[in-house]
Amino acid sequence: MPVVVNTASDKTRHRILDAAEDVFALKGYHDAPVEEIGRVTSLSKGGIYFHFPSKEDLFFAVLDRLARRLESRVNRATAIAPTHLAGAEAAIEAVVNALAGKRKLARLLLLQGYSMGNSFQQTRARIFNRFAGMIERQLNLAVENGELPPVDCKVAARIWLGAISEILIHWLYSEGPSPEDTLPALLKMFVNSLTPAQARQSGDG
Amino acid sequence: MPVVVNTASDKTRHRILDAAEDVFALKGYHDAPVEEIGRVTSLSKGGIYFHFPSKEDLFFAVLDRLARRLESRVNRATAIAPTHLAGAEAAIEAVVNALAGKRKLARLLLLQGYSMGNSFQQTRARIFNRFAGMIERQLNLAVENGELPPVDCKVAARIWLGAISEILIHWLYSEGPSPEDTLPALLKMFVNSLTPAQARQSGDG
DNA sequence: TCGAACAAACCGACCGGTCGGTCGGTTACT
DNA sequence: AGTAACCGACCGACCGGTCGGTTTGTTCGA
Repeated sequence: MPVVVNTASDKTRHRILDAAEDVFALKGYHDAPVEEIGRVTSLSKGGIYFHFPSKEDLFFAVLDRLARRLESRVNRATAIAPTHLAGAEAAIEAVVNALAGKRKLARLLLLQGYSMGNSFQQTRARIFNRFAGMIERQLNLAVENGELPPVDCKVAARIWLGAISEILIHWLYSEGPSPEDTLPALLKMFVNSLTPAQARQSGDG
Repeated sequence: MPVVVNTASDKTRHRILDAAEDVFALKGYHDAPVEEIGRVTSLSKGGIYFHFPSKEDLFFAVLDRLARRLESRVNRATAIAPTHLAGAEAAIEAVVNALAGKRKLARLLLLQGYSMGNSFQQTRARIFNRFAGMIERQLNLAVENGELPPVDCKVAARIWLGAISEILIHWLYSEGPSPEDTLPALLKMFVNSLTPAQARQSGDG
């Protein structure tokens, strides 16, 4: 008794999600008519609306699927890391690597939702909070484990999530080198930012 | 012979820019009808279009004005900094302080443009590049001056711009404390990220 | 001082096009 | 025969931009 309820319908659902991913990534939410997703799936607008109650729902479904995939990829990466600090690094690396090769997905996740207007922003917040939480958790464990001095893990996680995001967005605009190339420098700064500088002593009072 | 060409018309232009700033910040580009800007200015749609050729042009004019103001504020902050590294810190601090008290402007600069669609993205890139360049310049000077070891200033600037941006965006969503409160932690990590960690020796080969 | 003449500023009804969503009807499967 | 899946013409609302016309301000000659 698998979770799958209806094979035929589910298959179409996935076809729609795949097509919507492409179209939304290319055009953005607002500039992507539902009919175009229909064209790609060889389905009519009515056919799409048979499977999804609204365009917004469809978009959120696409985003959720993408975020879930990314999340499990990050979880796999952190799980095999030797230390918690390495886990945090692995989390960052996993996100960058997952999106570095795929402009389409990066555009979708980082940019194209905004055109939906203000109603998108809680979804954006939810997704980003989840990823920030994943980094934060690793950092907290690292601190507890004595791998790191006490640091504000919440702020640190947010900062480095922002760093990743901006590196990726900048890469999307400029036709520069892959963000994977900047990964070493990024990770070095990441670790440095969490450990006291050479010139300062270790007291933090 | 001042630069001002026409006092009456210029005054209206500024009134429109002010109103557009409010409306765009609140609703986002796409969800802000030109008529509403007219309502705020007590002008008709035609009146708006007498001063600006298109909605897009109006929006860009608003953004440019805001970015220019912010930029000069950053320049003033860096100019009085005792060292170049302090200048970089001052630049970051200036951006955060300028936007921390003004949700409206932060929303406008960091979020509401995206709803315009893909044509916004070069403008976003231009503005962000300018700010990244300002940080990068300070860092380069600091390195040349021996205040910092050799670091990839381009990447560092981009990272910390992203960090600021994400901190601000997160604050916009969550009703949390002012980003000015996280500024000390942020700046500490900023400086640390640029200086070698305690445990590592200074060789970078 | 007046008012004719001209232009700048402004008005708002209207056009044209888009697009999300609906629904009565049709097809395919069981 | 019945139902799930699908079709596509159509509706209604929205909105950027236009344009003929009106108001307001300025200039200048009588």
